Amino acid sequence: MSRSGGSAPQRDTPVLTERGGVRRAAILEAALRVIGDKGLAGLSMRAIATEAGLPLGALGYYFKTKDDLILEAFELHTRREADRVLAAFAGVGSGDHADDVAEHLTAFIRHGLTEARTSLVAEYEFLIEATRRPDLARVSRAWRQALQIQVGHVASRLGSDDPGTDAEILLSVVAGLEIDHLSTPLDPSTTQAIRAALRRTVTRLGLRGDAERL
Amino acid sequence: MSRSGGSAPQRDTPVLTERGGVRRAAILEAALRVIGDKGLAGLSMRAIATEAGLPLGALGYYFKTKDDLILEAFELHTRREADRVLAAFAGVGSGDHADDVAEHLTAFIRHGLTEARTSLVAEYEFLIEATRRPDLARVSRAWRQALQIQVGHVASRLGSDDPGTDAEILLSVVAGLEIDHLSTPLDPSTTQAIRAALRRTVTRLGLRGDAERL
DNA sequence: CTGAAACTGGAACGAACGTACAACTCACTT
DNA sequence: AAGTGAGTTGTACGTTCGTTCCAGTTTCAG
Repeated sequence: MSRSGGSAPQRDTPVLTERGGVRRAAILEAALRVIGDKGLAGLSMRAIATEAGLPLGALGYYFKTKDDLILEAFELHTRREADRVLAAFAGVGSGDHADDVAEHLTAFIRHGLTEARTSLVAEYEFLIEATRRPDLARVSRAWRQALQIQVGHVASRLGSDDPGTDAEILLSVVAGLEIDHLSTPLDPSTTQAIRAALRRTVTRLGLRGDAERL
Repeated sequence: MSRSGGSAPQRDTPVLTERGGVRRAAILEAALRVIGDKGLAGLSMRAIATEAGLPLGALGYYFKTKDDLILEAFELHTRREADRVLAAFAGVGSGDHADDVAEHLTAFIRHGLTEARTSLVAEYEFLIEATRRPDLARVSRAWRQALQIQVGHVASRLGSDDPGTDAEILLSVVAGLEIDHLSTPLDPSTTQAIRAALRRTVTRLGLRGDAERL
């Protein structure tokens, strides 16, 4: 009734065509890349547009505000990352020894600190920003809760007598190792230190698939 | 020879009077506060000036650029925090049980998530930014190394047979717990979960002062 | 074919940004 | 009394920012 020209599809059903959906997705991907290597402080609508190879005006069409865009980018990231974590732990079988479990975790962190570094940096950018933005905090909480449940199941499968606490410990150790080694180039000795910490943690927690069940 | 007016004391000895030093320090404190509750993305010279109750021009006098100011603020923070960590662990005696050690760590995290929340958020802002800025990365690395050495000494005092690895684990767990609970208000059940994770970690690592020495 | 709706993209807006600057005050030496 | 230089501050510069706008094109159901 009111809107005349080609305004943005703000509320209700956006009704995107296929081409529209592709562009929208490209914008979110570009945003994640920019956040990963320039940070949220360096994130501008123009930088996103350039990264995506789109005119500035396109961003206003698909996203009402920059904050909306950031929220959706975070949601996209958590969806993707949840799948990745699930896949990583799917490889942890009940026949594994503690060292095998530690090796899986080491590989996971190694990947995050090298090939997926941009994505990992973006993740922590989001987590910090969630401190100030309730909408991001909701996403962050939901994600963290889902992670803990999943890891809890794995811990249980590995014979933990307190899966919830073990999940909390494992997630914290992994997050801490990531953070602490983000500003350092990942040399072999660092990888060894990470491996040692994970081995010791997993071993001392008694997480191995061949443990007798209760 | 060249400078005429009251330009900034950029290179060589700045020659600050007492009043000048006070103002400089006030600016750094204000910057830390702003970073803590608006983030580096929300940090502007004007915001710092307002927070410090000073005119905008004062900032240009004491700091050549915004990046210089950020670097100095980070250095100030690490100096302060190193002292705080040292003080926290000074309370861990060799007669303590594992639960006492865990309680010290719980109190440390609790303080960071409540009273010192602003400072903690600022800390992680710096750590993420250090990913992109070599000067911040140097400070971050030096700080992290000093922490690990200190915590290693404590672990050794508590009977660890691998103090380096135990220090890495402890620092990571603490960092991870902080990060994971930053976007959540700290309710009693959360505190309990943190305590449980720390108890289990410390106990399983066998960190207690009454252990026999080698 | 025709109209409506999705989509495009360049231009332009006011606001906020980092930084530079110059005139000023004040404490202190000579 | 004159001078020197640290300290002070309001102002203004050029740039970049998020957002809006609108004339235009494409797509597709009726």
